[in-house]
Amino acid sequence: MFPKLKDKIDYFNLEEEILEFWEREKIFQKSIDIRKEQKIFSFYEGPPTANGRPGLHHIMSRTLKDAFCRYKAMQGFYVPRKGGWDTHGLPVEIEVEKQLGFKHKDEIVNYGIEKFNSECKKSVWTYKAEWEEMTRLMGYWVDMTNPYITFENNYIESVWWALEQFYNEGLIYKGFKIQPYCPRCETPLSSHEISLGYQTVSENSVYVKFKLVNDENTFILSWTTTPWTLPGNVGLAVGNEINYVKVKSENEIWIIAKDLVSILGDEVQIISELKGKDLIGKKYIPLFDIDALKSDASYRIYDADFVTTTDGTGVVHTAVMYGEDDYQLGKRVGLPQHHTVDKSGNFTNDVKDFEGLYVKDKSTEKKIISHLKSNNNFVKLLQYTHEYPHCWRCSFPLLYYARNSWYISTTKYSSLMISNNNQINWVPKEVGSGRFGNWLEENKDWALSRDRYWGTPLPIWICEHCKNKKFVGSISELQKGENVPEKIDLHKPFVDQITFKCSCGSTMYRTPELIDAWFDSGSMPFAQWHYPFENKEIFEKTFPADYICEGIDQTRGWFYTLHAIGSFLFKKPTFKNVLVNELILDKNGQKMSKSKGNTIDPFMLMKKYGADATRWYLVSNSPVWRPTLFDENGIAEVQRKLFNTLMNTYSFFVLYSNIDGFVYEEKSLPISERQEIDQWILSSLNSLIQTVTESMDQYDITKASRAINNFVINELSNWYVRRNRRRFWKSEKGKDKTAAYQTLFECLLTISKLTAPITPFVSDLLFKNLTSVLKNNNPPSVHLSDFPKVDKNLIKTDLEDKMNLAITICEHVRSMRMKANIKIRQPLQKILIPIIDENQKQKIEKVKEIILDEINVKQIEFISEESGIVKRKAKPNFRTLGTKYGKQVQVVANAIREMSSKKISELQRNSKINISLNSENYEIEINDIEILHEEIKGFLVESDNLVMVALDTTISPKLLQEGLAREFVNRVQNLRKEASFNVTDRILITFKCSETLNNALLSMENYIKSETLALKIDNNFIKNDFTTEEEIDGEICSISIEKVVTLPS
RNA sequence: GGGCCUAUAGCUCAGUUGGUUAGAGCGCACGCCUGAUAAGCGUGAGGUCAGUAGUUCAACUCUACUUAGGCCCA
Repeated sequence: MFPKLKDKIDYFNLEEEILEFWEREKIFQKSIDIRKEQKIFSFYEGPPTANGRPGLHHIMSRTLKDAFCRYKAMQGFYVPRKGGWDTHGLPVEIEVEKQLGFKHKDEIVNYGIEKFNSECKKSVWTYKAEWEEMTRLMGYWVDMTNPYITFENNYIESVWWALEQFYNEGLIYKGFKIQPYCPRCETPLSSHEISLGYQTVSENSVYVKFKLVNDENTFILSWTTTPWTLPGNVGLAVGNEINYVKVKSENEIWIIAKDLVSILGDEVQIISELKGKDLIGKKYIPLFDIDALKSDASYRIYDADFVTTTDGTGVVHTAVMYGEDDYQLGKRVGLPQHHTVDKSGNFTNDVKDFEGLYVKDKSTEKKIISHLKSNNNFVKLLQYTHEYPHCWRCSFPLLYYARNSWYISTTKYSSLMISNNNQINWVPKEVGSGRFGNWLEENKDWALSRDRYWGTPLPIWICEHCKNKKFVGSISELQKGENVPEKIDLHKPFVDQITFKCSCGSTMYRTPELIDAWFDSGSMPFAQWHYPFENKEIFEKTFPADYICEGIDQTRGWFYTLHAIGSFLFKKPTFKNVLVNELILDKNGQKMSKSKGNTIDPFMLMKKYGADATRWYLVSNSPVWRPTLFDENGIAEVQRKLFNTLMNTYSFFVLYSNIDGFVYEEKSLPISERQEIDQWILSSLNSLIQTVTESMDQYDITKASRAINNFVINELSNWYVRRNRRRFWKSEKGKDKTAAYQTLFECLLTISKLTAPITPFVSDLLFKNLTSVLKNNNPPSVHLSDFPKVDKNLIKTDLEDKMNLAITICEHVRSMRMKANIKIRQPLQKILIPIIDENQKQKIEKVKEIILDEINVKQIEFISEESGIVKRKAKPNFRTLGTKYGKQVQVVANAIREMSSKKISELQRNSKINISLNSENYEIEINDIEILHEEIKGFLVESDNLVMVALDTTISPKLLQEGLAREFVNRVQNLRKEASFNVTDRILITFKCSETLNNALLSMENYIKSETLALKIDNNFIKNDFTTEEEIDGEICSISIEKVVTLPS
């Protein structure tokens, strides 16, 4: 017996049971072990940080990771899946600082770095339990028992090894560069970190006027969006060839770019024009009196090619230490390089009256403006909205700030990265060529160092005396130092206690910086195996990855660091296929964020609908590389339509196979010996296998899932099962019934396997239930079975054509019944179909029974052109005519449209015909036209490109009686259902009604009896518990039924 | 300012190498079917396929530009 399903399935509980089964039977482990000897499919897990809560977008990328790993495993690959945790970096430190109530970095030092770092180490696991719970509930198979952890010594040692390779090639250098810098975290940010934190902000921009020294009462106008850089101003830049004007404003003369004069309003009056080069070298009076910035070069006008007239005034204010362009200009002309802002973002004591003020404070800004006003340097304020980089964790606005930093010179090998990138299969491909490709084209050196505490230390020791450097690339090398503690921990402050003797006799100390945590995660291909210190063979076997998958935000994060590190160390792409998934937006297309309060709790979804429905929805709703507009109703719909339909199809199968004792113990019947409709559904099933396999191979899971959805709902349930119900419950046991059972069983079992990668729970339930009665050795779980392979011999397009024709004909008839207001229960005598050719007739003959039964009509009458009641028409086939006749196509097409019925027949007979038009001769072949029927005289018709159907709507007294009988049967069946009788129970029927109906029912007695499993029907109505009063054809009819208790024979 | 993506029914999405009636689901109205179905089917309302120009015998489809939105970067 096949297990029955509950009437109402609680998917969350069901999934819980399956999870317990998987865990008890170690199915995940087995799914890997049984394929251990097979070819490897290498997958890299991008490590999440467990000090943030998992969200819906994690379900998305993890579903995709899981689905393709399961798919490849079922195809026979060995797919190990090692989990990992990203544990270093600022987010962790910030979280701990918050807990400890720290506002400033100094407090960490006072607290003690050792204590602080041990807090960090704990904090890393804050949401570990939630992550593990989510991973488990959603059915993501990844090995969490033995994950790689980026803070472990082994991991760090591998990272050091990697850094040493860069160092030995001379690719690590210390530079002085303008960097986006977070004054709160007191650290520069790498370019991929900046890309995580752009925000649109509206700020005050300031128009400032600088008084020229040698020109009477003349000012030059400049503009800045960062008023805090004004005290640091040491120069102005103009474009040599840009046109400027002098304008009169009250008593003063102002200089501004000609194109931008409109910002001053209509009041101003242009006095004269000049070129930028006329201004070069002029001196102006400083805005602030700052001794350290004074020099011969300071406070002059220079030319620069970065000056534009798109906004501002065409005059760029230059503060050497706070902008890339500024710095380059300053270096070129020898402006003083001196900070007016300290590392915490406060003004230094160089700026009198401003010392210690945080530069981005509104009050500081006000003070700057009032300083400008009182010195007559102020012109006006303008609200300016732009994208400005913010610290991706603490949200502080970044400052562009000149700093010392360690770099990796990635630009030295960017062409290698570009050529490696061309070997990667990006899905979708435009991310690889566009977003990622451009990034590589414009590659900048990687700012590697961080001035923080919790992270991988940069293992460079520098001599305090001769500045000689020593790179430590391993623990064993480290142990050669002095003050080496017994138990080594490769973190601050322990590594900082270790020193080395320099050849000059002095002591070498470690440079204090840490490295970017992105370097950690980008090192996972080898560091997860402690390569090259251990596991050489495992690493080599798993590198490069066949498949990785993350959100698009990782393009310049993990995707880049994997690629940059892998390309350099191993000269190969780090991954072969990468599936990029887009954001999940809310219903209204808004980004989900905590501040907007429109985030969705993934646990809530899984509890409400189950993980399977959520997974299916996410992958099928829209292509995963396009932003998904998330709508919870969509998940409910998946459950209601796809899952319920599939489960009901299974329940239907079980209901009857258990009655008949079908357990698939007999031999599988040859497909060719089964009914046409069985062959059709198996053909369709194999087409489905092909589509799913091809789509999955292209990482197009959306296409795959939609194809399955269509098959299950439309083809399997709505057509195959609906059309074949009678074969299951009406017919005697025998070959045909067995064919029906086998066919449906095969479909269901295949579906369980096709859906296994996407919906691992429901598919396993289906698989286990279906295989539970089989005698042969089936694996205990669908995930240990093999993915279906297409049998192309079973795909028969002519069969699919035939079925389409049948479906189309039925649609036409239903439509006509609707128009004529005749219910389907009312049998009708015939439909008429004018045939185009013998082939079409043959096709319809094959599916005739299906059609007649579906639309409740007794016969099909084929009519030929000779009958004289059909009018035919030819329709041009542009696909063939267009290529043949080009420009003449319209002329020929018109001629075809005007062809007479006789001409069409001639063409059919000879398969070609000549038409002459405008003294040109055209040959028309049979393929150049489609034959359509225009009307059938005296009948209601429906038609389309495939076929035309006419319906005979005459209802004879006999047909009417049959119709009434069917109505009656319907009422009895409803009553049976209400009474909860078993489908096999025999019954007795009594009724009372008008004479016409009475006569009809008695004349149809045998039919009614066989349809309702009644042993007896009579009109001596007896009221009982199962009585109903029904209206049939406008008359009242009382019906009672009664179960016949089977006596032991 | 640059790069990439998107624009098809009220909503969410399909639409093959260009081919002459642009589809589905949801929602709405009416009807039907049901001996598996909390489902399904039919009919109806709802489309200048964002706009303009071009290539072509033929453009939702190809090209260019424009507009709007999204993401990323300056």
